[in-house]
Amino acid sequence: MVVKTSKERIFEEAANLFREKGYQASSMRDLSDRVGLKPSSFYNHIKSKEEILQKICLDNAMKFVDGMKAIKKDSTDPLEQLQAVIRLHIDIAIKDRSSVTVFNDEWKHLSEPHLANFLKMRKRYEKEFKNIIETGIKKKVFRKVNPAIALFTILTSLKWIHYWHKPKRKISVKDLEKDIINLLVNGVSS
Amino acid sequence: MVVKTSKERIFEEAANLFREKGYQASSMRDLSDRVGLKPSSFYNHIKSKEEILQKICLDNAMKFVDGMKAIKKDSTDPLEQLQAVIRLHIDIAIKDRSSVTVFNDEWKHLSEPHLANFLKMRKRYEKEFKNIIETGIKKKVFRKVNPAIALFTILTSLKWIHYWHKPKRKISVKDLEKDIINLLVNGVSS
DNA sequence: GCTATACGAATGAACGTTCGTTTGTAAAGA
DNA sequence: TCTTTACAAACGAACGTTCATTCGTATAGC
Repeated sequence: MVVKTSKERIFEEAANLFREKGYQASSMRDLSDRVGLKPSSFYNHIKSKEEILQKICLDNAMKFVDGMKAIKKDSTDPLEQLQAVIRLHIDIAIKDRSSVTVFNDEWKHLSEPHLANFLKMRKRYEKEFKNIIETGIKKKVFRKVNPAIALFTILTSLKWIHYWHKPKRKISVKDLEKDIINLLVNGVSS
Repeated sequence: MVVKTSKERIFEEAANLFREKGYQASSMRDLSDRVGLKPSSFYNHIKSKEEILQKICLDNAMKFVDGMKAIKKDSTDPLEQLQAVIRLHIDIAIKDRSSVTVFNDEWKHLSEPHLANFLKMRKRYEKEFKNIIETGIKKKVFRKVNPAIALFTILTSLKWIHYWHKPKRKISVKDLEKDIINLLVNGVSS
């Protein structure tokens, strides 16, 4: 697929635009300038502005859900699973930084029932993540930490990568993953 | 000051509204419903909608800058300083969750020159934070981690508290701080 | 004690602008 | 020929803000 369709370019440029200005502050006329189509032409390809947001949010939710499913299938060791989840977040953030930003920050502008669906998926994902931590504690692979606190601290700690990472940075993705895993698993203390 | 002035109520309700819906999606008419004033009446007390955002962002930036200054004055031990910074973030997040959310998420809607000022303050704060980590590594209090990665991981990991913490939660602020510090300093691994 | 003056606070109406979207039409592609 | 795509024009709705005016109250002059 060397040539992108208009529809593909609408979604791609919308993700970039939403990341830079936020969903509400991005107008269809702004988007028009980037795609090279007049605003009225969008509606030959999409149903509404919010459809763009819905697709971006749902696509990314699926990436995380599918990733989690694969991780639970690949391994039963909590430490391995935790490391794999951290890698999952970093990989997604680097592969498509615009989409993941929109997914992180703009989901609140979804209307019902899409908002409720999104939150349900997120809650389910968090529960599976927490389960990894709880199992690790039970198996004494992890220390006795509060699972909810560990869940949110780790989950949230991975939200800066899309904003920080640029191809020109010297560090490779593999090294970045290694450093962050090391930090979250072992802490900063020597 | 048992009775709040109209101006105080505007800023307070605006912070709540901006937190729930975001700055751009919050209209002066929305705010009007909460404050109990007609939109036109606002302009006897404030200059513009953005002035509200500016004050919230600047006030919170000051809280962090002042907090950091006090920490560097109180102690020279990197571990103590790191712990104090983590407590600072948690305390601010719990004391005024609406303002800190707006500070975290809505600063991008500031216009120039306020945006540039805000980013300059944030960068300076990050530099002072990073300095704590670097000093800790030099003094062998911390392991040899990448300072930039540690900075952003720790800084970002503290951004979920305002959203999660509610007074009805069983856990006290002191215990919450202890748990998070323990997690970030020592990691999850046993 | 009464009136006149001043002024902050609140308001309804309206402003110009921007928003997402629809419509009608014409060209291009199958 | 029939469908897809692009566009200019226009739509009603919502936006932040302004304006002239009114209201309520506190002070000053007599």
